[in-house]
Amino acid sequence: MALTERFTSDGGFGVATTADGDPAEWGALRDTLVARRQTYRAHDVVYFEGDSARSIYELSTGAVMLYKLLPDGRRQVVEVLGPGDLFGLGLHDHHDCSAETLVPSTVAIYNRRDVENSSALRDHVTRCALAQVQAMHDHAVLLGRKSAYERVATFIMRFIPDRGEFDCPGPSSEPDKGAIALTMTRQEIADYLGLTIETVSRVFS
Amino acid sequence: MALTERFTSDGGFGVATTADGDPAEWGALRDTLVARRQTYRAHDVVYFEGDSARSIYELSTGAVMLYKLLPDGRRQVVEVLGPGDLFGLGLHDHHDCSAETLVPSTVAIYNRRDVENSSALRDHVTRCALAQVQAMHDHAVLLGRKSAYERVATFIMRFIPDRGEFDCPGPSSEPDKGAIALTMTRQEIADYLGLTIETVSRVFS
DNA sequence: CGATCATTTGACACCGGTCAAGTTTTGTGG
DNA sequence: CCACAAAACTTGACCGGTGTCAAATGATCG
Repeated sequence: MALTERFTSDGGFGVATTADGDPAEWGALRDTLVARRQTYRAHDVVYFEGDSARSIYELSTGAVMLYKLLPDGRRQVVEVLGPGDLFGLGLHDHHDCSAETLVPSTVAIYNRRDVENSSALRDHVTRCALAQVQAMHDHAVLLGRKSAYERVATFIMRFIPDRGEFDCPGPSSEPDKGAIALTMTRQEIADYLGLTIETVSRVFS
Repeated sequence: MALTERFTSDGGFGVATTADGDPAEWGALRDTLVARRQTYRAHDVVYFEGDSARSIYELSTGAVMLYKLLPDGRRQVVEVLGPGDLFGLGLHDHHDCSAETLVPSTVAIYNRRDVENSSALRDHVTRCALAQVQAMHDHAVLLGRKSAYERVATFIMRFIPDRGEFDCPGPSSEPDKGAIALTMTRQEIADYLGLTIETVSRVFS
């Protein structure tokens, strides 16, 4: 298949614009590679940690969280994803964390084998992984060095952007993200911020 | 803090030829793409957060940590890298965190332009980014949900492996990683684990 | 209207941060 | 090799922010 080199056409992954921004040919290309599409209700599990990872997933609409569990039941939400994000990536043959929808969502599913053979898809994986690494860096700062008050403040700024003076880094004016914050339960917020449900509730007051 | 040479230019302009390579030719291919190599002393800064990101770096020998600073001076070490790891990746044109050596290290430096044109290097970037995402997931669990005692225990298990069960029959088979743990200062360990220097010192007792 | 679940609020305890010595190690110059 | 200074580390006392436990209130849906 004659695939256009995406890195040369859009200036490489050093461009200053935001992480997404698929080229025009991406839509048509994607349709030929999608193995299937799936819809989920809110709080449905897409896969569990430890499941064999034969596919990768692209969130079309909705919101998904990735989380890990400790043996005693403690949970840490490690990522909150929005439309366009990929998940189910990884180098191993099993998923390293569980994936669960926050709201009703639609997901496109690719076979890993197809991804490996499509340079366009591989580049998409790379872009998404690099974006996720940087998001995780910020989250590590939040979890390791911020107070409960600061964590909640950061959370609000991240998922309810366009709140006036303070510039909100990242893709702005994305109405979906605001909805995520409202549909995340206190427990999910607490597990994302490394706090307890009671502390989150108190800080909101 | 040690004085450090800052990079002012990235050497030669990118060559457009794209040699497609499988891992077997990686060594030879890499040599043609390395813009230059650099050696650092312990605790030298490779780059600062916010520096323009024209190159990516491959750690050849030694150990490097990536960290972010809050305006008031709080620091969070977000990754600890060993030989073979890439750093300085990212979608933006500036580094999202600072990079500093833990021990004397040697680094291979590539031009971003060259990386974009080499599918072998791009695959390497992808693999490294995916590995880092999974490592960050584990670290998020540590920072968000583990006690001080558990954090230190996890840290020891990670950097001083081969301590089967609880009997410690002498030095392990991998002196490099053990050396990292021993050469990280208490401050660096604390900033990696999201603790204070005093807590780390106490838990070791 | 009642059952179940999510959220809020309160009282209390404790882990880990802060502040402050004191001790050991490292580095440097004579 | 020693002397001294600076940095790193340890240890102690105290306190505050969060977690824990418990109960009340509110929301959702048969």
